[in-house]
Amino acid sequence: MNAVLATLLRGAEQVLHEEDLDKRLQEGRPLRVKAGFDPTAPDLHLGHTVLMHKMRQFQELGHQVVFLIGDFTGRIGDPSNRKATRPMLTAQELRANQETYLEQAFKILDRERTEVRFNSEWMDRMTLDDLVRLASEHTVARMLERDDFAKRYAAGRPIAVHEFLYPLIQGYDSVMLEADVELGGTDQTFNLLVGRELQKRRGQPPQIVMTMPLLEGTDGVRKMSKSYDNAIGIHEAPEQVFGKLMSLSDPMMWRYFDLLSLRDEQELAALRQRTEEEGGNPRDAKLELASELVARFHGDAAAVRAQEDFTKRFRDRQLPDALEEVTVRAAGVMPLPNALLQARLCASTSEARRMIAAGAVRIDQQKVGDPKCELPMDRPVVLQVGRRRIARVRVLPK
RNA sequence: GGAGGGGUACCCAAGCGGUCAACGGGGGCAGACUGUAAAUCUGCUGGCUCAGCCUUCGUAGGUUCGAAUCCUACCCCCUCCA
Repeated sequence: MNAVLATLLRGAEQVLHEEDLDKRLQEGRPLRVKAGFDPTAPDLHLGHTVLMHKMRQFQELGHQVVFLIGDFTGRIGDPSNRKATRPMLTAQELRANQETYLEQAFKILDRERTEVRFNSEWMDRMTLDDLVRLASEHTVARMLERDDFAKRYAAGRPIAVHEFLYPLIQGYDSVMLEADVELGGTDQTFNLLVGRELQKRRGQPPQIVMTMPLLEGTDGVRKMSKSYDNAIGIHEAPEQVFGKLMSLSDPMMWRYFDLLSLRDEQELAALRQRTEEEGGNPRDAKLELASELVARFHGDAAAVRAQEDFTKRFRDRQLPDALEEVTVRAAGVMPLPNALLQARLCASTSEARRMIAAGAVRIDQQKVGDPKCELPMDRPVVLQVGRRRIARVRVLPK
């Protein structure tokens, strides 16, 4: 297999059909690579970016990416993987989401080589006649083959008729965009295949379907999701993102490399070999992963700073350069638990006391074991709770 | 409409008059070990002016020296039958 194809296939769950992709790559023209996004989740995390990273790889290789905003389909709501009918979003909600969505997407995608389209462009002009014709091109039985529909139907749960339209419209988008390739999550397989059907019917070469897996979160088990509290948000502070990536387990690190790194296949294979077969420290590979991603979301300078901060703080166990400075107020004396609460290093004085008892609290790097300890009033001190929570605290009279 | 089961801390789940701020597990936090790894081990996991006090077991009342536990009413969820 050639190196270009290997890089493009990396991490993909399924490609229909690989030979076809190879053949089209040989044609030497820029392929039109489509991926649709329903602007329903404006706060993106790394899991959402898996598709975008794959798109970026196509761009790096000179292909044309079509970023389709499903402003029309978003109003319907994708029934994929749903146990029940989704609520429809309002046009205003969708528009607001679009803005933030694109802004975040362009941290990964090359703006110059991205064609942003909206499916309302053609869907809003569609007549009922067109729609009926489109609907006639697919059968109910085929629709019901789909796993989530089948389950809902068998369980006697409602499937609204408009939900059948969703795959058809998504497929129609591919026709309108003359897509060579469509990317989607594994749950999109059915919808992507409908695109192939419709293209064939209208005399276009059917698109290559490439599905990408769901990225596991920082716990390494469940899919990344805000509600599982295992997500790495692309808006999070550079040090946060860096730290979370460093705490991934070694096997997960490779998974992240596969799905999120823009390095080509050879480079990645070499890195892996250095680490796994030539005694390299996995930590160093992980540092590269963290740097690459932080640089992507926050710029090179931030990545360098985050790495320095990390190394200093956790490898060398030193205080970071930039400490958040907090002022607390006290009448008379300042008991340590209250200071920790006011500085927001602990959620309550009770928690603070527990932390002190557990030996997690330090004043100016000196461990403190007495909950009755008081803070000096005459000078700022550095308070730490565990390794992560640090602040420089100044006490002022009330 | 009929019959039954249930609502307990972040989640699951025990408890069914005092020894209950509430067993156990998960998750989380901290300590040890480290590469902030992961895994493992240990501790903690309502609040406060902390050897004491205050608030919490669906909601509101009641019985009792004492209630998550008993009684009454109400709200909500689930299962079966029609």
